[in-house]
Amino acid sequence: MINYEEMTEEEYLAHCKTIEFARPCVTVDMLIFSMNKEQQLELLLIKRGGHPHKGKWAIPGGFVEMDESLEEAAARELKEETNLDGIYLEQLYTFGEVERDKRTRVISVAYIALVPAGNLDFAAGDDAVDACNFVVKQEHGGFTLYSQERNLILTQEELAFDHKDIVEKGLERLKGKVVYSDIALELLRDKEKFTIYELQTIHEALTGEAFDVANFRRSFKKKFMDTGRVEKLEEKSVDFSRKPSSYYRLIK
Amino acid sequence: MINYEEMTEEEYLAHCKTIEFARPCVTVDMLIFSMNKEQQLELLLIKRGGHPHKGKWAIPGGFVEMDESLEEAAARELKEETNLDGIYLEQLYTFGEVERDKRTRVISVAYIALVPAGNLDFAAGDDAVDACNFVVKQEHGGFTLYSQERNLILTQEELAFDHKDIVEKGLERLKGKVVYSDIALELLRDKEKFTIYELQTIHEALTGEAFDVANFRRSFKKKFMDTGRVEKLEEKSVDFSRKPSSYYRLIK
DNA sequence: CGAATAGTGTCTCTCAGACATTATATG
DNA sequence: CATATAATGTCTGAGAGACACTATTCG
Repeated sequence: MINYEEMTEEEYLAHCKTIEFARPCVTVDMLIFSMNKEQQLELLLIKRGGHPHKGKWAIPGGFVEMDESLEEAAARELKEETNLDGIYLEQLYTFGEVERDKRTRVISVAYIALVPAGNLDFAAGDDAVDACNFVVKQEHGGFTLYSQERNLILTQEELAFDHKDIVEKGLERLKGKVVYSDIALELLRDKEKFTIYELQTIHEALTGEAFDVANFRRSFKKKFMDTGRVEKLEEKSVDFSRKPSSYYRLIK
Repeated sequence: MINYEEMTEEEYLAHCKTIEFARPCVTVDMLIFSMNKEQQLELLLIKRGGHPHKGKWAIPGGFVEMDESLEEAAARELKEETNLDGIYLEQLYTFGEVERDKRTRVISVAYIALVPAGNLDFAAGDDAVDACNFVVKQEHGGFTLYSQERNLILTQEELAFDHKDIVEKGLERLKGKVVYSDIALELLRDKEKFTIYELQTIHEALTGEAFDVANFRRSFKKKFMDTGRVEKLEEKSVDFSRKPSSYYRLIK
């Protein structure tokens, strides 16, 4: 019998390497959100080319390599899928039901990525059979996804694996966090030059509710202007046939 | 070359079983919180009997088995450690830095358990070399742990592995969630018979701040009485030399 | 000027914080 | 009665929601 108590640390570490346990797979699954030109929230889905759930739409993801952290794996997957770096990433939740993947035991760490509007070019991704941004429509206790260009409507039940649960949890997180954090800023086209109304539309897209313009501006000024975190620019928008709006810039 | 595209699902699943990938270990680590008799927040730690970090204090945890979900693994670990069932459990965060465990790649899903006051008897646990409840003292951007009975003070840096980060994240979660959720109720000795002030002390222990009694009672009544979720009992406390306090009962 | 969007003023109601006060038990 | 804790009352200021109003551009 092996006596662990009397081993030195070196002996113990060497011993560990000789033992093999049954281990689950660990993956990262990515909720890649962005705003489209109509100021709607969109989610990137890929169409599965292989089994299981072949032909179904799913959120992109992949295995965590042995030499990368979870955060690094998420960043790598995002890069592979969208060719983007330096994007806001946030760990969401870890999904580990035994039967969530029929092939083998797969534990998936879900991440949220918030891509600034206009930066998403997922055609750059290499391994996706087919990929498409879907507009997220939030409704009473659920959501629907649809793509205008493909004339496609997906109910939440049609997603592969337990991805319905992941999307649901992600939307819940965004909804809750938008009020007390700065995540809405991450979805702006340009943090150095945006209008208050642009930010408002992001808040509205995330919460699924409409806000009063006056009240939104008031809270914006209290939160960002009074604290010196945002400054007003000289430049104004050059829209035709209406009053131009002021641009603001996030400092730091 | 194998053509995944033309396989049936059955063929593919069979094929999968023949492949072996390098896989990380997955564990659950448990933050087991409770309130002591002095109405202080406590955290259960075990003293490591084996390498690595032999002799250091750590939060309890263990491997996720192939046939149990993460939630089930957390419940099992809690049971092994404290012999308790039916305790409030909440997934906290997943820690996956490459070098967090020197032995091999270990990805740890951290859970929070909130044990009702007076129920904790960790001597019942079997696999712990040594276990002890430590009072959690929260301070400006950190915490300290101490055990009166053992005359032991632990700084956050003295914990094994990255458990300092886990505890930190757990305290943050409790602090944030206590204001808008009902988690404080989980730490009550008895949800069917408690005083408002007992609940207040839990809020104070979790946030590390003192509250005005009048204001706390007001918000308690608004949150629980006005909504019919808590009712006042006839029975009153039997303290001597002072006005007895009313008991309340959580409904459902 | 009208049309369209940007942006402000103001009223009300709710609620949190601070703190003074009353209530009810024991000895 | 004094003492100790339970429980309530009240004043204030900050802030959210509703909504009416003004400002600035183009044609």
